[in-house]
Amino acid sequence: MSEEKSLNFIEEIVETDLKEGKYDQIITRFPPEPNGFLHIGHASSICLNFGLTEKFKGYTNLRFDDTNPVTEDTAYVEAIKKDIAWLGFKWENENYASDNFDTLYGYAVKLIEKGLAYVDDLNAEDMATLKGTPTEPGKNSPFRDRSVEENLDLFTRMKNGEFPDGSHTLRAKIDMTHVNMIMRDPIIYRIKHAKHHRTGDAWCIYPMYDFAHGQSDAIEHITHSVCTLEFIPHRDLYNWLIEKLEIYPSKQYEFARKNLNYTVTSKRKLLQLVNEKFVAGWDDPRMPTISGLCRRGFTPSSIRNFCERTGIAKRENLIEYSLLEFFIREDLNKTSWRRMAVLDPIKMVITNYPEGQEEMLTGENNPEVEGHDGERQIPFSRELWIEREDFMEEPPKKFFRLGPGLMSRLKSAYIVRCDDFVKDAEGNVTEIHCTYFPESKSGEDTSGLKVKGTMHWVSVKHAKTAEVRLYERLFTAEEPDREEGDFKDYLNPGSLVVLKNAYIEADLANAQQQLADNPDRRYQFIRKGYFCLDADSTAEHLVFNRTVTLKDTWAKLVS
RNA sequence: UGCCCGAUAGUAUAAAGGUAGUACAACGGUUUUUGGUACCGUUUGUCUAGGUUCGAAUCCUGGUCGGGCAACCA
Repeated sequence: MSEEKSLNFIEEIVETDLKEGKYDQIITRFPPEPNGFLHIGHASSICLNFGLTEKFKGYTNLRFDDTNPVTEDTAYVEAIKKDIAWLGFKWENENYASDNFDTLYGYAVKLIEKGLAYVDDLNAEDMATLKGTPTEPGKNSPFRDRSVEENLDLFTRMKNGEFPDGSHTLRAKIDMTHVNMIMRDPIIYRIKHAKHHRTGDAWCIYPMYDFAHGQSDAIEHITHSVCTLEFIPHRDLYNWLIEKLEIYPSKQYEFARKNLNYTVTSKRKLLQLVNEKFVAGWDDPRMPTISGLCRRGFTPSSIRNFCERTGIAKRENLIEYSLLEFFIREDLNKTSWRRMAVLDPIKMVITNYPEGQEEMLTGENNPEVEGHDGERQIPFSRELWIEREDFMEEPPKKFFRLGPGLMSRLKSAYIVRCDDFVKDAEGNVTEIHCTYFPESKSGEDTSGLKVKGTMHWVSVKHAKTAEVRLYERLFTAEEPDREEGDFKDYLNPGSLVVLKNAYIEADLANAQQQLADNPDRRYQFIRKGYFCLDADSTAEHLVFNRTVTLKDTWAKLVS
């Protein structure tokens, strides 16, 4: 089992570092800000960071980058922890940037004492003006050359709450003409009279990302600090601060975030969809969030496989949703129980099957595995529900289902021939009449009949009603946030279709118990797709979510 | 008109100067009591122009295209 798998560029760096003896073990971290739910893009980062320390020697910390109290919340902390655990990863330590506020404050004082930071009284607008542009150098602030004593005094008073929000900032004293705008005296502390989700009212000044992230990395002795491409310009500052503060030299590496087509992965935009009620919540099954994918019926391994397969690189990308679908189908094909459900019903009457007669038929749970994962009993009778699309009044040549004179097999039951059909006043077909062949019973077929089609069905008398929710892509554009106008203009109005009266086979009435017995229980509604029981279900009212359809070459053929 | 990052089939990702490969998608076929699955096969690619070299996707130079950089966000 020694399959030679090529390493991605970050794994190569780690392998080289280890080989050269730079570290005894590596330490990575996953650093979410608790201001939203994790999405599929984060899954990639999680798999990378935890995967690195699984593959090589070391461990991974979970660290919440909670330096902006106005957007952060403990509820997000809990959701994030749940999602990472669900994906199957274990963090070594649960840390918070806010745990380091005292240390960080000390670092700031140290910088001031070295003459490398100053308190600025400029407002945001004036500061932006003096900052220059990517092509023009900036100009020094008139407050840039205050004495160490004055800076220390002012910074202390900032901390003590003597000033209102926005009146003062602490800036690193670097170079206002630097080509990298991040290095033009970046703000490292700002005043925010806001309650923090962990430190409460203890502070009214908070460090900026650049003065918290790298420092927290250093405190935790992170060896490889992996982030996304947009932080490349920040690396200069990251390294400058390590040097001036004389702290542990963590190294930052950047990779390209993963983008999925027909969706958005920006916490800001996802929050908008939630707040403005375009979706039912962060865990709406249409959301690309981990919790949304979970509720939709995706498995942790399908997501991990997806992340593994799409890899890590530095180029911009837009991954096709069909790849995610492939991995969930691959997984569920091997594990899901086969059941029958009729989503858009029409009645079939088997005219030569005695009225009042019933029989129990046997169906395997999963033909893909040895022993078929057991079996269940399926009641059969004279009247059945079948899928409306499985009957055509004037079928084309290659139609293998039912139409006048056509024969088809009812899955796990008998072969039937369509003899007649009934129409209502408007010309809609309301009932299909068939005859069945008693000697064609599944498993003991002696009829000698050969049919190309097999259909699913549910006995009218024994059918249970359920709600079935069908999901399609959330957006109609491949990259909604790059289109003209607002990304919400491209929401797919058909992303959720609710079928209130689908008919499910009798055994599915036990779905709640089956889920309690096995939290991974999923179903394949034969010929219709993979489904899972939704949390909205009650004993009287079952709700199923469609995770993904089956591949359908017939549908492709007719379209 | 600055600096930084990038460019390999439709998509994503390998090939560390030596046969351009893998997966998905697409297409065709075999099997099938799911028009599913499985299996077999086919199509499609190194942005461009030079240079170095016996040999370049890979190294060098110029260009083109795409992305990023001026939040008291992370």
